[in-house]
Amino acid sequence: MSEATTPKARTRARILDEAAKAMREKGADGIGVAALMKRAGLTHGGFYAHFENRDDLVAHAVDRMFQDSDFVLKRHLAGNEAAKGLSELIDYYLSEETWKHTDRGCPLPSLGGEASRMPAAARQRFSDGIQAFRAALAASLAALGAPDPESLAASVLAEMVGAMTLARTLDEDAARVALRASREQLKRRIGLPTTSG
Amino acid sequence: MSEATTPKARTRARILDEAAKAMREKGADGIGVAALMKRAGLTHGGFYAHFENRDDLVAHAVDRMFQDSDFVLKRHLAGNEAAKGLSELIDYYLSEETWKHTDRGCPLPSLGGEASRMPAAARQRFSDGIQAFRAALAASLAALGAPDPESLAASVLAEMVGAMTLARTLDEDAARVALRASREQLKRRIGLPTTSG
DNA sequence: TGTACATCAGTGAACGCGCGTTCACTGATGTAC
DNA sequence: TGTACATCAGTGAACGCGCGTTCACTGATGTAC
Repeated sequence: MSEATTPKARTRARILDEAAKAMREKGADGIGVAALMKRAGLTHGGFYAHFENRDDLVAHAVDRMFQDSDFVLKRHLAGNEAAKGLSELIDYYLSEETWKHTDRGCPLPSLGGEASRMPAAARQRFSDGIQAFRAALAASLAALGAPDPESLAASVLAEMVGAMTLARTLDEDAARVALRASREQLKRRIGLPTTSG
Repeated sequence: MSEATTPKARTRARILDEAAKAMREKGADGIGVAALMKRAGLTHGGFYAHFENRDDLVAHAVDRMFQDSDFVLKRHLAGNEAAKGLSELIDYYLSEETWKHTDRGCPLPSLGGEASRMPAAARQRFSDGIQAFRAALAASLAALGAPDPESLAASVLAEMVGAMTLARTLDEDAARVALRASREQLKRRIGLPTTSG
């Protein structure tokens, strides 16, 4: 929840919160204007006092999702030693908790495949979000002294996103195995201790 | 194109071919019954002579996609020495050619995120497709003498799918960089020679 | 302090549209005799 | 071999429905005097 000043801005933030949750959970087309406004405690006509049209909403909802994601990213990476930060991020991003809560955090596992088909504004925000995520990983990997941190960061990000994407289409047992495999392989190739437990 | 015996089966195969192409390109909801039948050279009413309903079509179209994917997989892995097969598969799966042709081959980069929200039948087929892909990779990795081939296979598959998913939402230059990074990192960690060119 | 008025976030009925699905039909094909 | 008939893949009009969007309106709030 952002601390908005005016009542209108607070309403807009509420709509975006609900849109971000619903779209991560059900896809970008998974919730209509009427249902979204109902969730925010409003009627559908008021929607156009806050957004130009539905595409405009989607673009801003994607922003909202990456803000959530960035918050989590920084919570782990910043203020931690690089090795500890990366290890915690991997454990959290690929946890069973994250597997279950499809409506939270990083939009890439649920919406990454759709992103390339979205209107230009939304797509651009995905592109920016990916590059920022990759850059944050690269900085931590460089601090760790990893060789070729830029390339490694791209590879690590791809595996993180891919692993959660695949895990979410598997049943719970298979997902648990897949997530553990990627957590361990990621730590191993980054040179972090693998607490196999 | 499958070699169907009856004219009806040939028509059905044509509808599935078009559905598989369109859905990989535009998402599972990206083409309607009417537009699909038009692509197949028919009118929409005839659709229900071939499929129970739209969900039934989606499930069978997913099958079709994994058949295409499996064909490519086997083309590279079977009848090749393990190292050569894996190297070729990685180069092909993460090529700029594959990046461009969103309507072909493996459905995971374009539809992986949606899969978990699909009706049970389609979702199950994705789950089976993932496990088969992973098993094929594990067999090759085992033949290569890699330690813990099952876990490594899950990790490699995750990176392959994730890298193409992300690359498809980036612009062409950024995509080229990301794809090359994953091709190199994948070969390096599998222990294949990286022809850096 | 009290009244008159402007502002504008939010309401709810209505719209045009494209969707999945149904169904009476057509007309080519294969079999029966 | 030629005629009568059944089959059934495919046609195209029609349906109910939910979607995004519009718009005349309401009613609470803040300012002017």
